[in-house]
Amino acid sequence: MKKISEMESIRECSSNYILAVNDTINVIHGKWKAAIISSLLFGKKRYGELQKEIPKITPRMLSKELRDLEANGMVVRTVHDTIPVTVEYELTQSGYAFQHVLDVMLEWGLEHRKRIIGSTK
Amino acid sequence: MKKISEMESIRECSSNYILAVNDTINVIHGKWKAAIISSLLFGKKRYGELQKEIPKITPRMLSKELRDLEANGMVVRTVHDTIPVTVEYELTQSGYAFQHVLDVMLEWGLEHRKRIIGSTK
DNA sequence: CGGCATCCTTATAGATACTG
DNA sequence: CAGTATCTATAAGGATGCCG
Repeated sequence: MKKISEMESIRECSSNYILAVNDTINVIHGKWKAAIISSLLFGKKRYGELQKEIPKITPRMLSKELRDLEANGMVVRTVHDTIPVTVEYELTQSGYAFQHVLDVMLEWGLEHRKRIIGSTK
Repeated sequence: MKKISEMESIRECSSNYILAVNDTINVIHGKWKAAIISSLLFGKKRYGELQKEIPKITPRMLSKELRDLEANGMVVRTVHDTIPVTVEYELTQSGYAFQHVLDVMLEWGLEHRKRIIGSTK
């Protein structure tokens, strides 16, 4: 388990720890990116499919967020020159690996909610 | 392992999955919260200590973020009526449990950075 | 010591209409 | 189909000064 010792040594220098964690946070900052990534975890999708599957997202936000995710190496965009053109978005290896982060977030969120509810009743 | 099946059943209804993940994201949104939580993982701290340990945070942002974290059940604020007053901030159980989330974020961030560097050289 | 009040700038996001 | 363009509203964040 090399990763653990690597993490520990980084935590000793806590400013680097924060920088690395913020890298991850910045990749999914904003209101829509987690939803986009989650949708793409089920497989590659076209722009219009994403728009249908993500309630209330505007085309402006969808294309902006997709550009961000592409720039950060989370998704790849493929244009097929059919008529009319079709565009497919697919997660990169990092994008698929991000599922583990989302799962841990989900698990913590559920536990947290249980504790909050338990403490207020 | 009850948690896994619980997670799977939630992922089947993907909008709930997103809502729960966004709960977690909202708890640490912004520029400073991860740094504050990380600092408090080493033990309870006073306001002034946090300000010293978190480079460049202004008092306005520190107190705002601490209030947010307190409202979200992440930290508890304790006022000791010494003269002058001293105030201590400590993580709740959820706050300490959040270390696991941060560690997974760190691990993913390091792997992602390796892949990005590897793909550009 | 541990903040708050005020003012200001920038970032983020929504609505709507339009296009190659 | 897969987006842009434009405009507007709100939120986030910084600078500075003051207070119990």
